[in-house]
Amino acid sequence: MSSIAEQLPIRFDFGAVQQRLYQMWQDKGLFHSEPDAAKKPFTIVIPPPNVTGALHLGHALNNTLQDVLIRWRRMQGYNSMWLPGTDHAGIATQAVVEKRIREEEGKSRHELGREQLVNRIWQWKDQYEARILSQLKQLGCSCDWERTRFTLDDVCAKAVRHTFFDLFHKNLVYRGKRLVNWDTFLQTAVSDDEVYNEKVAGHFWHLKYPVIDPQPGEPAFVIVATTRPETMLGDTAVAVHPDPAAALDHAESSLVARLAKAVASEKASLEGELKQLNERRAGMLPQLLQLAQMASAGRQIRLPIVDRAIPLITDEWAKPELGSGCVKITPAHDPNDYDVGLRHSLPQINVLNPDGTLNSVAGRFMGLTIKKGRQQIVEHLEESGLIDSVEDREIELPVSDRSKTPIEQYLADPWFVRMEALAQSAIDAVEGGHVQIIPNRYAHGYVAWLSEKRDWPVSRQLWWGHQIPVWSKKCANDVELQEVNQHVWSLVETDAERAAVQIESASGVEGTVHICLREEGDKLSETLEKLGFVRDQDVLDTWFSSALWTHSTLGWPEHTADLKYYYPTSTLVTSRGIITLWVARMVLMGLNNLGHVPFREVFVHPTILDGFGETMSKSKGNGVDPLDVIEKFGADALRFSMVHLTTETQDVRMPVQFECPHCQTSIEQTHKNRVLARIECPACKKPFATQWARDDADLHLPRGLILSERFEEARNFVNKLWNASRFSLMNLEGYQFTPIDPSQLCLEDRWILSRLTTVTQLVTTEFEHYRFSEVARILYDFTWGEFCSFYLEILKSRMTGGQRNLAQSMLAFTLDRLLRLLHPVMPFVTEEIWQSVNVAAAERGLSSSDPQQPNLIQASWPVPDPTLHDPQVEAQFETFQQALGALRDIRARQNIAPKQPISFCIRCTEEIAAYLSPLSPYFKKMANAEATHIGPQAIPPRVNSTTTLPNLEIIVDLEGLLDVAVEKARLQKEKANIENQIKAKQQKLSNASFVDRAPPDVVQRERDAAKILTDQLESVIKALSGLKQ
RNA sequence: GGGCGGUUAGCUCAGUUGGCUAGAGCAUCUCGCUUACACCGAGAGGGUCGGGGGUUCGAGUCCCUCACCGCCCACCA
Repeated sequence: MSSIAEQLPIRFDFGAVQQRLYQMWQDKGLFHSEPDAAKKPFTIVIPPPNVTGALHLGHALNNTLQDVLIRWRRMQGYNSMWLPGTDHAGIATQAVVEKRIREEEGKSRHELGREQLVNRIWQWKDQYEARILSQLKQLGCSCDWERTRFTLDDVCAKAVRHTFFDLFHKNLVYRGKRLVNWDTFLQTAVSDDEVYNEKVAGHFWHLKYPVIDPQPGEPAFVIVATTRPETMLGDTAVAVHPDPAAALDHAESSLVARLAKAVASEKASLEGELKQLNERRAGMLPQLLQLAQMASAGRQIRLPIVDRAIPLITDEWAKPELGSGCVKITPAHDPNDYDVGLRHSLPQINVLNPDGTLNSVAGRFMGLTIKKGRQQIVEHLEESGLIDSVEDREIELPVSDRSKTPIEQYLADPWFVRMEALAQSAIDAVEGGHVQIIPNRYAHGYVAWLSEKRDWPVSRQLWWGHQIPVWSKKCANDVELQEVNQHVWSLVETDAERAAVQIESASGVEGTVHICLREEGDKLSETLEKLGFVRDQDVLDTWFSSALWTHSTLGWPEHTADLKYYYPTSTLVTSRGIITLWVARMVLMGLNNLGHVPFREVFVHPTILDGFGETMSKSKGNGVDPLDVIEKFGADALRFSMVHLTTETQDVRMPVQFECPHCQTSIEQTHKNRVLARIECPACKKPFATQWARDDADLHLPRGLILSERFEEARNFVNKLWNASRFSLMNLEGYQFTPIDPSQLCLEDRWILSRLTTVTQLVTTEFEHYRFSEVARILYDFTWGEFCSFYLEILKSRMTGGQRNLAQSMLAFTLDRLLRLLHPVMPFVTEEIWQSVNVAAAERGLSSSDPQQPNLIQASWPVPDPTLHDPQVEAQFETFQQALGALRDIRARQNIAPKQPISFCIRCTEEIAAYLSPLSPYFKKMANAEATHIGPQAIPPRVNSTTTLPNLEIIVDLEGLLDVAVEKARLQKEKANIENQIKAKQQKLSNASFVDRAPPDVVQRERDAAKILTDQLESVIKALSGLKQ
């Protein structure tokens, strides 16, 4: 036994190995890349994780795939460069830190001040960035750490400034009005996807607005319905449909259409709706027609409380089938009303302060919270007799995901990026094939989203982020505007690259001058501030800096050597959730800034769902911490699982269990327990902590790890490889490299070489097409099912005597190639084994010795050698496998103890016998069965069991061993099976149209199969009758 | 409401362009501590491929339709 092998533990000790090898790779600088004209680059930029917290299983998947590609291409000889980094994640990060400061110190961000808060967030960032990067390292990611970037660092900041300046200069960025989702608690706008709806019990108030000077016959009041009565303070019109009769007809016909194809369960409610609609038409239509007429006549309404005259207008937004048929228009607090307001040039009256209290518009209600204000306004209206009716109603309340407080619609004037041309360029890039999205179906969503070409609001009312580099000054009149404009031009004229000017003028008389400065720290800002210019307080949307990630990280706008060499990057690996938000914007920004797409291929991987089919998320608490998995199963196992589950589907389920750290009981996850910080084990009744443990009491409990069949399967595979290698090393004692003489090779050698060639070819192709699960499957099956189960088993018999040297050479060579193929997926275990193989068999190869390579990470990716591919050999070996299977089957069925030797003969052609005979020792070794004769003249022993394979009969001597009943049952089952198949075949072949129309080779195949089956049946029948004697 | 994906063994998933008896892992059952591995080895049982219709000599695979699950987008005074 070799001394190396003796030292190896029986189970792969991943904990120790991972750290040591990662350090070794890093110390030797093997992850680092420099531009090298002699090599082709292969570049990936990481989708930068948010610095809000820790990585979850989705990140583990995303980053595993990237590392697999990076390592594979590195081995292929590419200059692989994986650029790591993190994202400042504007609102998410600021919200987390603000919340902590509030909880721990009771201070709001306003008490702390902008500078202080930003400092505190930087501290947080440093801590979490370190944690995230460490997680990536534990996963084995071979990132070029020297190039680590952060979306808010100086390099990225410069790119952001230059890009914004450029867009500003080209008039692709402008300031506009827009309703934003306003979080009154955090006092910031939040994006749509940070808002969720909650169903709450509310009311639907029908308010009476008096008509000013009603004509005879006209109603004294117009009734409007609302769930938000306090917003009436900001009403600037009441709308009615211009043609209510037609609108009602239309509503009816669409209801009728739905009813026609409705299933029974829906019918009743649709019929109810239809009935209601018709009642409404009868009751309200005359009134609505009248109101529409009054609106055209320019009739006005007196808005109660604020006592303001507002117009009655016609607009199709007012649906006669809803509410009272009339709708109050509040442009400053409702997106639809905002659009109506634009169509009718209505004023926009904001009624709220940023903290959500009513502002001065509310008069005596000023300063009240929305809730209180609503209450008092309703009371007041009631007293004035202006409430027609109140209904109870379930309403959808928008809630901020960050603060869990209700969202208000709030009028702001953010900066927008004009998307028309930029979006088109990104559409063209994908439609023209310059960027390929894989799987291709995701290209549809990408194009559809961009096709809307909606301008991109980029202002965020936050402190954490890239502050917008625009200084503005309001000018009260034309003269001042001209003056300021002249002055600024005189300052800027000398250098148009330094500053750009936009004039925003609504009336042509008054307006605002905006100046954008390109460079951070430009002294011009001081001059401007002295002139009364004020810098915009907002920061840019996080996606603005993320959109530049592929080139800002490489040093753009400087013309760096990195940029020239690595841009465009090769592949982007991402999840489908951010194809529009991120991928699309990277494409258009790359095109805008560099005139070239940022990457050639985008691989979109599946989303990992929990055992209930729900997406994993922090708020649900169903996420899995990859470090738990690494601790329990090892990084290689986690990686293999991730690769194995990456199919082309869009989701994949990962049911997990907790493992009790006290008694190792596996505890199913439920909706309830998965969010708990501590769980009591149902078996041993002792408590343990989960990843959600936060307070000290919980954190001091032992941690319950995460279990999953998928991880166990992968860990077992890693261990299988480990032990196969241990076995190999044990048998490499005294190994001396000698070139392998092909004429000396046995069938099994040529078989494994052929299989190895096939597998190398397949794996390479599957990698090229991002079919990760196929890669995992092929490697798993080959390693376990062929290399271990057959080749190693056979070699056991060849390790003594004259064959030892050849067997060792073959073993060293095969293992070498296998390790290379597995390395991208399982880097630690393969590198660890490689290092040992280098000691035991430094020189190895086939006809000549391979170049020696101390580290597997640097070794070359195998290239399939077509001369080793031999389908005939593969078929011959398969015959051996089938024969062996038949022997084992009989042993198992007849319940013959493994130690009990049996003997058998095979009846077959001379040709088959010629290649099967040399394999006799392996029947002995692998089935404890002695072949007494192989060939046409085999004579069945008196008591036997026969198995008929397509081209041979295995006849086992069962003298004194045969259980007749069992054997009879087996044969009868076999007979029935074959008869069924024959029946199916005959049916097919007697079908004239099959014989006529199916391709001749298919027909011939059926005929051949039928012939073989008939022979088999005959043989089974013979065996059965023999049994009866 | 629009778009996309899924529904195959008890569970989690494969199944390339339609063509031998639909596969794997786990779980279950039987046997085995055979000197690489019990995180192992040998074997077995288990599926009318979500329902219905169609195209075809032939459908898990293509088309239509329905149902359920999930995701994205839009909208709901």
